[in-house]
Amino acid sequence: MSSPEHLKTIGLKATLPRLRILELFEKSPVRHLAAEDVYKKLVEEGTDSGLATVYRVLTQFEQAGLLVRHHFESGKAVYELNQGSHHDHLVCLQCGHVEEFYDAEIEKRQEKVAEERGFRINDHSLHIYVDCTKPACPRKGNP
Amino acid sequence: MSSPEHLKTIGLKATLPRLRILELFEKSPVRHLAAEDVYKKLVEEGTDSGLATVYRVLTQFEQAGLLVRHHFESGKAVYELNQGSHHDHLVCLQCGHVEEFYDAEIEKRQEKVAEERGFRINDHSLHIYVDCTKPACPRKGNP
DNA sequence: TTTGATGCAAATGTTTTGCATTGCA
DNA sequence: TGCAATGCAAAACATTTGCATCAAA
Repeated sequence: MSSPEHLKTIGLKATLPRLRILELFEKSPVRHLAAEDVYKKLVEEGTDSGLATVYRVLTQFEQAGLLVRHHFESGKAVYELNQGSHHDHLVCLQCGHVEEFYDAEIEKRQEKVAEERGFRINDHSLHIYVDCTKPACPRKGNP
Repeated sequence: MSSPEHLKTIGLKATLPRLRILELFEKSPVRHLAAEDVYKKLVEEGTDSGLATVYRVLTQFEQAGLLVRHHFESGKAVYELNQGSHHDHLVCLQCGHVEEFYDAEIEKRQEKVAEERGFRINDHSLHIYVDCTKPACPRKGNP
């Protein structure tokens, strides 16, 4: 929920930009949004926020664990709502469509690789980049 | 080999900056270098090249398949010599040290994940981020 | 009221590009 | 010589920061 209380529990004032941004992630059919995307949507809906605020809020939300940040090949950071369950990403190189997946075996093997080398995993990112120039692409023709 | 012939076979003139950059990757004990790193090394060794040229050459080498580009969490792109064998990366969040690994099972499962969803893999990146605040870190105390 | 949050503009860091000059082939 | 490659400076992006103003508590 994007209630003011929720923000307060993580030590942040329930300001308009913060509420709107959280709401936006909760309602958007596209789970993965870049700062620019968020900014544009705020402008569209008339919430007059600055891009700097969007960046600051996204960073705070990530630190608070509300959002998760990813870096795909595009170069820009994208955020998605943190819904607890870890997953990796499959990204369309043509249209940017993102699908999530989880494979227990892959997770297990990563643990093993790190352990064998004497490291403890802090985090990981696995991105499978695919082509969507085929009928099955879920967002064919959509830039 | 970093011979002029090698460059010509990929359709590039054997210019000084190109030869030096290729040589640099072949001789460097640190396999993963960012554009800035390459530029600094060139300046150090007296080869007076511009940063723009370094970026152009790195891009060309990547397109020619001589180098492979990666984006770790640092935000900047790093390149490494393409020695044919695919591998993934384990990156120290503290010191930036990079280790390479290959796990056939992980590769296999990725294929499976993509196939199940009707995609053909174009590429993938798997980065395991670890902490090196422990005696076993191979580059402990090295920023 | 008081402190934290915002908006704007300027700064930063990385990468790209325009254009005149240089240098392989 | 001729066209590709270079160097420099400026532009283009994504992101961060300084600071005066504003608003939630």
